[in-house]
Amino acid sequence: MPQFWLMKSEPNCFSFDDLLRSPERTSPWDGVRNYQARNFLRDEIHVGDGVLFYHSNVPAPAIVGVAKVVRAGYPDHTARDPDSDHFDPRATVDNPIWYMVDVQALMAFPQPVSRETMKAHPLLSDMAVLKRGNRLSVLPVDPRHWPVLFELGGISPARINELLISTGGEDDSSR
DNA sequence: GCCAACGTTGGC
DNA sequence: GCCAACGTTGGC
Repeated sequence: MPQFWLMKSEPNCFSFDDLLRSPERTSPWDGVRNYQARNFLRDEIHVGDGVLFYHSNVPAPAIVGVAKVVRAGYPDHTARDPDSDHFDPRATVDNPIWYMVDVQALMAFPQPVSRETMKAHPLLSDMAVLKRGNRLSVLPVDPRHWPVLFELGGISPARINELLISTGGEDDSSR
């Protein structure tokens, strides 16, 4: 059973549009430097899982699109790059410490689901991402929240399913 | 820009 | 192992 994960990104740094414009609409989700999130990336996130792309640290934080995991956890090589902002001198080939997955954009939500909307919605107000002080950049999303988020975002759950199942090459899955 | 909440570091 | 200090996140 595929799971859905919420992944946060500051759009000034890497936006959903940036992912859509990436080669094959795919990019590594690198730079995560938190052990709990690392454990998700390394151990629990699987190919075929869904990703809800959340824009954080902006005037109106929101889930703006859907992506899927196309490569499971592997060492985040930026940890070994002294020129990277996410360099960690402790990381080695044998002990990479930090991991990443590859994600592929499926489509933008026709109607982004704002943090404000989620907070006000009776079925969504207990989402982990809304909890005060929450700083995890990779979070599992409760299955009972999925269809609500999809409908609010303007994509039917059935369509999401199609997008997740499709091979995701140069086909029409983003149109 | 402010600041609360959190994770990490390091002295002891 | 405790815990104060610090740096970062991220909503507002």
